[in-house]
Amino acid sequence: MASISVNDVAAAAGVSVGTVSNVLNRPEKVSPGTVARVQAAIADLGFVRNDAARQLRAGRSRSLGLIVLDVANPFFTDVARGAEDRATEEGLAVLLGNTDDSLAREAAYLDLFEEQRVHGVLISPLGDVGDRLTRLRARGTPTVLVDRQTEDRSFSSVAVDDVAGGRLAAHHLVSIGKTRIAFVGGPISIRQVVDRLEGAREAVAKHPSVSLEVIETDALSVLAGRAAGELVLERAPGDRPDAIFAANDLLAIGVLQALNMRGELHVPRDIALIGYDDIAFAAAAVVPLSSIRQPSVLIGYTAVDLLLREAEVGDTFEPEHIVFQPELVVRESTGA
Amino acid sequence: MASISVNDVAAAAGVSVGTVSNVLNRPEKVSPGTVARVQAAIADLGFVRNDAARQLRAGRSRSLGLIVLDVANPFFTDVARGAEDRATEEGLAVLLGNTDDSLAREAAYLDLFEEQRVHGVLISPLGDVGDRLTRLRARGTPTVLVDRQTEDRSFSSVAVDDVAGGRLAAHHLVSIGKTRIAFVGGPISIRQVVDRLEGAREAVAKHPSVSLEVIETDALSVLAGRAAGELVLERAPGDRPDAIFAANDLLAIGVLQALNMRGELHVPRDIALIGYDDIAFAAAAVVPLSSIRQPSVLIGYTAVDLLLREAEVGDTFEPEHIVFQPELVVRESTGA
DNA sequence: TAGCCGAAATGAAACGATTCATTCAGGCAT
DNA sequence: ATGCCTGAATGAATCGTTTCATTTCGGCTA
Repeated sequence: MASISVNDVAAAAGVSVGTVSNVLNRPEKVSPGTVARVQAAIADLGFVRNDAARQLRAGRSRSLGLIVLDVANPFFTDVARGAEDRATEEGLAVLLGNTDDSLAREAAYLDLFEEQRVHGVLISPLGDVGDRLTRLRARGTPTVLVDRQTEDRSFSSVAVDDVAGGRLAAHHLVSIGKTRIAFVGGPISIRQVVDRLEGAREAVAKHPSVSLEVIETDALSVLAGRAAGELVLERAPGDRPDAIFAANDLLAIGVLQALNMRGELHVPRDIALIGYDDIAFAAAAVVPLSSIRQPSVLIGYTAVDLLLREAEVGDTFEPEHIVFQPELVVRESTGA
Repeated sequence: MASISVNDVAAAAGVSVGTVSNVLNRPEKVSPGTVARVQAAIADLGFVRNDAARQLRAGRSRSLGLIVLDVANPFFTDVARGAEDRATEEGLAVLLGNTDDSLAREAAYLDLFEEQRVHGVLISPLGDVGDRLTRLRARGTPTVLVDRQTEDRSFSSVAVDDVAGGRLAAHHLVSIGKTRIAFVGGPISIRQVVDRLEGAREAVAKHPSVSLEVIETDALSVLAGRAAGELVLERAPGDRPDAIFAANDLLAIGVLQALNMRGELHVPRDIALIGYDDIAFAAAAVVPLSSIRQPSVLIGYTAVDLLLREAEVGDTFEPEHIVFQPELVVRESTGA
């Protein structure tokens, strides 16, 4: 029960606590014989470093926080994996926080991470977190925005050009002859949604004969997509769109499930469908899903990389903004 | 830069550090006026508790570790979500560790969690972790096995009866008239895989005319499934199985992708296919996937619940073993 | 007015690892 | 034999919070 401390190890090995610490952290500074003796004592007593004490002294922890909008979205688990890969290389652990579109949870996680004095924070922000992030930075905790840029550009970011992605998607739908496009996505408070819509608008604007309507959803989930799909189904056939651009693949899969439910509609003939993110399951959907691919793992990896660089240079850092380009992936749902 | 401590707050509010701590933790013990003064100082200085110091004093941290086999598997993100839900109710955070079928990573995460003095550990074990878990328990850190029971039953666990699930799946395939069943899964060092196969064997044993072969994979991923599917495709038509039971849905989706690639095979007519886990994407697959459903979110929730109970009673605890029953979900891939 | 009580506030000790200025011992040159 | 140098080891101070035995003080009773 009573925890074994460096003191116990020192006593057992017949050395001072300072030496034990040196064996732990700078073994080359200690004579080989002593190292062996101390290590034997450590193994003997089953000593395990208390990270809290170490952190207290060091002033910061050895983990970094990642706050995402939705862990159930494979896009974010891919980002998380990339982040974990880079973090592990540096001996850091990743704390994963899930906001689930809740401002309260986002704030709670940021507070938690601040109390933990994490090494850095990666966040795909939902609300306005400028104040909290500024405070974190003042404390010396670097922050990188994931999948989004802030307006003031004072924080580093790794993002994908969502406007370009929206443009790609809508342009593709137009190019296969669709004229009544519906954009399914929401809530519109989420930046990614707004940008993708904006891109679609730009692409459609070039073609006067093509219309674009917006069907807003309250989340970016399969369930919300199904609800949107049902809404479309309820309409008179002539009133339905002939193409749907969903703000992400989860929504698209939901829409697809709803459209297929009655069996009277054919995708892509009656309604073409394109999603966003190109998650692994998109290719395996009922009707393999066209999508806009983002380099998700790379995004996570790069974000941590930026974070580490920022932590290294300290005060003198210049925010960096890395923007990846999205890519169109055509499959059956738009008639590949 | 210099971090604000309780000392600074105390000085600013004209009280002692003890009082500041009381305001933070037991405001009812402090007179209203003082509480207000201290809180004003806290807000003023932007003081944020240092969790490391708090933990050091408390002896344990306020987070708990969850080690899963694969975060990219929606089954585990569901478990994680359930765990997070219960943990949040208790003001605890969840540290998510991903082993990715690597023994080294599993060990590394356990070490990390031990150094962090986490409140408890949930683990879906890969290798033999008995020693490490025993040590953790000796230190007073409760452990709950997720989705698996140990042989010695000395650790609490929350699991689903995988043998029953395997039986369900195989029995279903037999009942729709299939006679040459292939089990796709691996590595066979993973308990869940072994159990599901065992269940299938039991079900098949009752029908002398039905054969069961095993196609071992090196992972439980979409990619591994695709490889297995290609293996089947390469065979002469008469030599192929007429039904495939995949050890999880990711594998099943991979198999499905491979089988559909050439377009010469029809699922379920030529080959029926059933997966395991019933992840959200199973219903949306090219051919909607039959599967064995597990109460994933509930598993995570219950596991944390068990953990908390164990932490409360301390030394006198009795390991509990909760076993949920799986459920057959029939869809088109087995001819619904 | 002395004595007592309880609520409120105090502040030193403790948690455990790390750091760094200091001490120690042995070897080498003078 | 003396002084100097270097590599090795020491141990007190430190990080920031919490705890708890002790002190303070205003009010109340006898």
